Amino acid sequence: MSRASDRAYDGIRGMIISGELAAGAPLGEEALAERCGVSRTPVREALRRLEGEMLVRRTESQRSFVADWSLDDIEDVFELRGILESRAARRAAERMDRNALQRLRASNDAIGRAVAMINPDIDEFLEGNREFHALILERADSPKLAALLSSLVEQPVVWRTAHHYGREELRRSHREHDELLAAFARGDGTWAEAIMLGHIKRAFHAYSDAHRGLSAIDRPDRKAKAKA
Amino acid sequence: MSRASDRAYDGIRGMIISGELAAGAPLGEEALAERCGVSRTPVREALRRLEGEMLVRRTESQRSFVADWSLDDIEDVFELRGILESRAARRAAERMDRNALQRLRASNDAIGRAVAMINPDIDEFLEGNREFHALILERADSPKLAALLSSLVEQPVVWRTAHHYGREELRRSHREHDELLAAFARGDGTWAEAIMLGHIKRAFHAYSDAHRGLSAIDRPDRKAKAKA
DNA sequence: ACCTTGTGTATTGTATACAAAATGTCGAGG
DNA sequence: CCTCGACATTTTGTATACAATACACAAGGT
Repeated sequence: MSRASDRAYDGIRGMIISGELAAGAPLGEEALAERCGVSRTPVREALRRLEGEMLVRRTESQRSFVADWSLDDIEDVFELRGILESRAARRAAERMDRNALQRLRASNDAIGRAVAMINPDIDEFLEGNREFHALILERADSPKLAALLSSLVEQPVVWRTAHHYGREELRRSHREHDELLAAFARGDGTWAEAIMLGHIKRAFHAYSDAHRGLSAIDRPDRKAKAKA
Repeated sequence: MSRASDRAYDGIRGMIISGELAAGAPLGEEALAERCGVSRTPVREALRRLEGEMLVRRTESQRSFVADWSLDDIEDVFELRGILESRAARRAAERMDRNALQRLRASNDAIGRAVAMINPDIDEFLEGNREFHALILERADSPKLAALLSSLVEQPVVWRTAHHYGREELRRSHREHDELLAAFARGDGTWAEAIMLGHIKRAFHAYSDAHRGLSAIDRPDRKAKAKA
């Protein structure tokens, strides 16, 4: 969309993802308009978009609030992402070509560099990760699947998950991408699907462990994990 | 939403589904506003909603058109519906209770009455069908899943599919719902999932057969099928 | 003949004013 | 002290005017 509408969307979205607007906080149109420096009209459009992406919840009386996610909600979304991204990986594997494979490798190499350091560059990891998954989705060549997934990824949850990753987990994610690349190189859709499912599952448990304390059976070894 | 916004939404949606606005037709805001008897503001909101539901496509320069679906697109959507509705059926089976089961039975009984006649009542069938699937989705108790599916069901395609159903196919659909009810009654999620997948697959092939001529291997027996 | 470029027209984007609706407040009655 | 209801305030919904942008078509250059 055009200037003002985008400004409102990016602005509000940023405030939500960064936590500047806490979960459950009321979103008055007038106030947001002022904070974003636009009128209410583009703010209203932005709110509808964000509602579609489930970042904003609306009451039956049409008032908007920052969506608050229970752990069950989050698990639900991760499961759906697992299903849909697995399907994307399978289709991508079946449609892979030399050029796309090369771009995927380049993307994962960038991730590798970001996580190889003593202090991994989380933002660079996130950017590489986003690009890697976007490339897969592009290769999957299913506009409807892409539309569904776009309302699921990039939640604040995803952002925060990575920040709870330790260096070991970041590197594991990088290695799982390598596995995916192997499956893609062989055009093995079933393999790619299986790896992607595990990849998403691991991401959920990393998040889940970091929030409520540990998982059901207690967690296996973990190395150093700084708190911040 | 409120009066005018709903009127615009319902109006435009109806025009698209009924075919009054053909696929690919341009959707000027001014013209739609006049036809719906409201101003451009609620029309714009309706168009954004319909875009989210993939009934309307927007060019990069923000002009709106009635979405035109290739057969590949339609297959894609049916596959996604298969995946997601299967999951809904499994979750619903795992969470079924006496009351919900009873409402599902009542709903399918209504479908049974609609298709038992010599000239089946398609509209009643559609309404019952919609309710049946909605009840399952409600029982699945996954708001995110419901949100995803809401952008997939009720396409013009779905509507037209039923109108291509012959009496035999309508009754088959009714029987498949009965199978689902059996799986629900036993709380057997895997069973319910399998039946639902087949149910959606059959719906796709019914549509597909009716449009391009028949399927790959040629189609098995078909009884009387009136053209209109 | 084709591509560029400029201008007029149609369409969409934004701001603002006003209408409708909801929420909160305060007081009367129980 | 609580409940209910009228009123004041806040918030959202709609219409409209105007600004910005895209499109179509024609004129000119290559």
